[in-house]
Amino acid sequence: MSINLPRGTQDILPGQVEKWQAIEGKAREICKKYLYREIRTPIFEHTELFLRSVGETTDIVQKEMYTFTDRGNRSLTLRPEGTASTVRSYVEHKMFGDAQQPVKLYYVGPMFRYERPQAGRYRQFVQFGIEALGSADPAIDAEVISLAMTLYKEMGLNKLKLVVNSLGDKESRSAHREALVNHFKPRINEFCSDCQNRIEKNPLRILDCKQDRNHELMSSAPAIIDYLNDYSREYFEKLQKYLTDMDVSYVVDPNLVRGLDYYNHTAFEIMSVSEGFGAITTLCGGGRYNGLVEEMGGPETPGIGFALSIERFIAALEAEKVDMALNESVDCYLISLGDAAKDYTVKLLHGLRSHGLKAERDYLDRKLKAQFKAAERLQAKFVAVLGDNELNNGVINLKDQATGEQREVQLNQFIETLKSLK
RNA sequence: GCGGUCGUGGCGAAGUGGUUAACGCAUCGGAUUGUGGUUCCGACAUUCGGGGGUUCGAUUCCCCUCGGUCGCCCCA
Repeated sequence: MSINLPRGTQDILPGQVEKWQAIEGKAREICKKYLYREIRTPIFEHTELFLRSVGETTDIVQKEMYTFTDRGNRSLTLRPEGTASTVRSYVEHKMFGDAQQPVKLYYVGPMFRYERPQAGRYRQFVQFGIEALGSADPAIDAEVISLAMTLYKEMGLNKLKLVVNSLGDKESRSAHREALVNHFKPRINEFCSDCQNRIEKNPLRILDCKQDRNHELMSSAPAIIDYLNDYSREYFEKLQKYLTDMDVSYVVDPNLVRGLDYYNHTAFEIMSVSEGFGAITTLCGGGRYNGLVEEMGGPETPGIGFALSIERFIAALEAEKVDMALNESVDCYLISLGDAAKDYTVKLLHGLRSHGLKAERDYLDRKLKAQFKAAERLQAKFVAVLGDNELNNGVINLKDQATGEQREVQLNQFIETLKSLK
């Protein structure tokens, strides 16, 4: 039995990889404009890093980490997300002391989570993410959100929904949580088993439950907005004003929760509302994580960022049938007849390529007819036929594939002629 | 971790308890000597994910296993 790829992973083959390159290229281009600079961190880290930043009680830590012990008996983990590593690096290299503040970073790379694969979910997936560290101005929250929206829009996506919420600071958050528990706990046995689990882990999620949505306790449940202190409320209002000023449309969803422990204040999610998209519609998730830098041993530093998956990005592009116009056509295909001519195409082909032309020839010793078929398959604009006769006369037959017109060109003028026609 | 569904040549896809496993696409060769995209002819799975069982006999029936896919939890 042959070996196949591990569950939840995928090979990205030619034909598909161009889409990845287009998205990553656009992401880099936009980051350049917004002055975010790339950071590359290791693909694995000490397990402790994720335990402390992501949170011990989260699903990621409890059941999704790829953890292993190395030969030095260290516990290491393939990174399940990018923020922890970025913040670790920020602290380790004392970027809080950099001249340029805030520190604005981006990353692109594979992340790993041990989950059952399904549409839009993989065990190895690629995230593009940004982090802005050192500013607690809601304007930077707005910038981070708008960068993600700009990337999607510039790639051609339109059916998007931006959802924002404020989780408040640590105090408002835990006060709200307590209120939720008090609200639901006495009658939690009337709820589904998932909700009975949620009451302990993340009571906010009960509000999102599909099964219990009509329960009478739902509408009377305490809302986070009523638990925000003045600072948190004003911060959230300012963010909304800035989004409006930038013509970024959004909806406030008081039930929006982020899965990781480190989030506070701004939380947001960008979803695809394209019909026929899979069950998982979240394309991008992000939020503010004031306090995380301190947690990692740095000075008190505010931060905000997002992460988006390239896999889901491509799925959204495909759902909206965005034509990515991947041009693969070839300038010239060299066809040869006879051994001497075939030998000569080695030199000729090299010459074409040295002059910047996209060119190809046959390597399978195929018949004339098959060589023409190959040329067509490659969408060659021109086909040049070189037989031993032409070679002896110092000429070559140049055929325009679109018109079918054919002409004889002096061999020593061939490349120049082709360049002028191209 | 739980559930639905599927697993036949490079791809798509029929099929049946029994001597040669349809068909389409793609590929390769040919239809008078060196010109493609149309047409015609020919070639192309000792084999039906893997293992075990039932049977005179299984690709087709049963069990296990692996994998794809979709959904739940949760998330990007």
